[in-house]
Amino acid sequence: MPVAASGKLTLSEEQVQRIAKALADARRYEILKKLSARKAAIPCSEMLAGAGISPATLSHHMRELELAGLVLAEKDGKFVRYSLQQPVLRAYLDRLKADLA
Amino acid sequence: MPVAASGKLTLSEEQVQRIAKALADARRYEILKKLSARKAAIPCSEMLAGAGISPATLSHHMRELELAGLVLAEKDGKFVRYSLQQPVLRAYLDRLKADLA
DNA sequence: TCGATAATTCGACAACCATCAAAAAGATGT
DNA sequence: ACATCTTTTTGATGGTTGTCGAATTATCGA
Repeated sequence: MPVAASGKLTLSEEQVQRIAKALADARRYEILKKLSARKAAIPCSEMLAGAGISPATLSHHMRELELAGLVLAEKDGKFVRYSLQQPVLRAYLDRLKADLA
Repeated sequence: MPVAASGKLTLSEEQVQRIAKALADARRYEILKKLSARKAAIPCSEMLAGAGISPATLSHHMRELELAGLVLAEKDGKFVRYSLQQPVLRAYLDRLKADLA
């Protein structure tokens, strides 16, 4: 239940942990960087190219990122396009700052 | 090679990953929150009280946090007191923001 | 020096996780 | 219907890691 456009969204304790774990893997971090660097949503097939991992592994990582709420999956015909959920990321940064800084 | 008092410190890729992993464990996150909430350095013995883990496990976690650079260990007689390294944490937050936001 | 307290190290174990190949599922075009 | 392309699922495997008990090191007070 994210609030409309105004308020920050609040992350559950569980989601904070999911996000932290999602960020703790180098491959997922690279995936997120790629998604962040580009405005448009990227299909799996493109992220697979040059990533050096199997489709199965990529699918696994995308699932983790989606469970963490960090990416949004949109089906488009054959493809599944992923986009970064910046509000969730920002909420996580705010949470870290509030809890630890 | 952290810069003196002015500039932000730059984290190596390896340290970023260490920090992310350190934050990805619920117990370590709680430890950091406790250290953040208090100004003074806290000895292991105090963190052990009510934490529900063995001394060995706590020692392991503190080692991980220290390797990540998130805490500083100071020996004081019998005790080892830990304090949060806020600059490192801030550098991590800045890094996340720069890479992903 | 002895006993008690604080913390680390060691060895072992269970749970978790990243990874892949192979098979399956879903979608498109012919 | 068929062949092709994209993604997911399944099953298995090797590596990592959180956890503890027991032993060890270090420090203090009596």
